[in-house]
Amino acid sequence: MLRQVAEFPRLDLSKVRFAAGFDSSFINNVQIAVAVVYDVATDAVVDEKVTRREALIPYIPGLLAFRELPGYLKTLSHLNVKPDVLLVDGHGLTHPRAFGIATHLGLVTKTPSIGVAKKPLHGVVDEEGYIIAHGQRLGKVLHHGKRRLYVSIGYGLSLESAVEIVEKLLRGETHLPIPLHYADKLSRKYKKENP
DNA sequence: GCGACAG
DNA sequence: ATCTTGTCGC
Repeated sequence: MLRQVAEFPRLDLSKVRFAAGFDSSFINNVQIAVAVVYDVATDAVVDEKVTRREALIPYIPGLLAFRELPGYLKTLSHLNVKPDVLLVDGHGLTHPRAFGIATHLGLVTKTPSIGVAKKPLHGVVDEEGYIIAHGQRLGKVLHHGKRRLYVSIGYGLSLESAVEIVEKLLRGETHLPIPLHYADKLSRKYKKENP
C-alpha cells in the first residue's frame, strides 16, 4: 500500500508551456538518450539534445530507471530550455513499488512528470479506464486510434493534470504525444546515422 | 513453484 | 529495447 507522502497538485495549464519528452534507443548497451522540448503555445520544437553513454545495468522489469535514468539526467543537463513538465516513456506511480522511471526523474529534478507507457505494468483498470494501484487512482488508460496509452502520475501533479496535458499533446496520426513521438524519432535517426 | 514482466 | 520482408491499406 502506498502511503501518500507527496502531493498531487492540479497544475495551472496556462503556465505549462514547455513539455519535454524523454526516450532512448540502444546499440547493445550503449544508450542514446534523447530529450525534445515542445512549446505548447507555439506548437513547435524549441530544444532537443542527444546523449550517449554505456548503460551499466541490464533491463529488468521494475528497474528500468536503473538502466535509463542516468542518460536522461545527462541529456537534461544539456538543454537550454527548462521544461515545465517531463513526459517519460514508461510508468510513474503505476509501478510495483510506486516508483517508476517517470517518478524517479521528476523527483530527482523536482519537476512535474508524467509516465506514458505503451503497455501496462502494475495495477488494475476499472470500468472508467482508471488504473488503480496501491489503493488509489494513479493512472488512466487512454485510447488513441486503435491503440492505447497508459498514462500515470510521475511526480508533482494530479492525475487529472497528467491526463489533460497528455491529451493536449496527442495528434491524430501519432501513437505517442508529440514530445515523445519526436524524441522516439530522433533517437532512432541518431542511432542510424551514428552506428 | 508458477506466472507476470515498462523499455 | 532490438532482430526483420513483405504487405495490406489510406
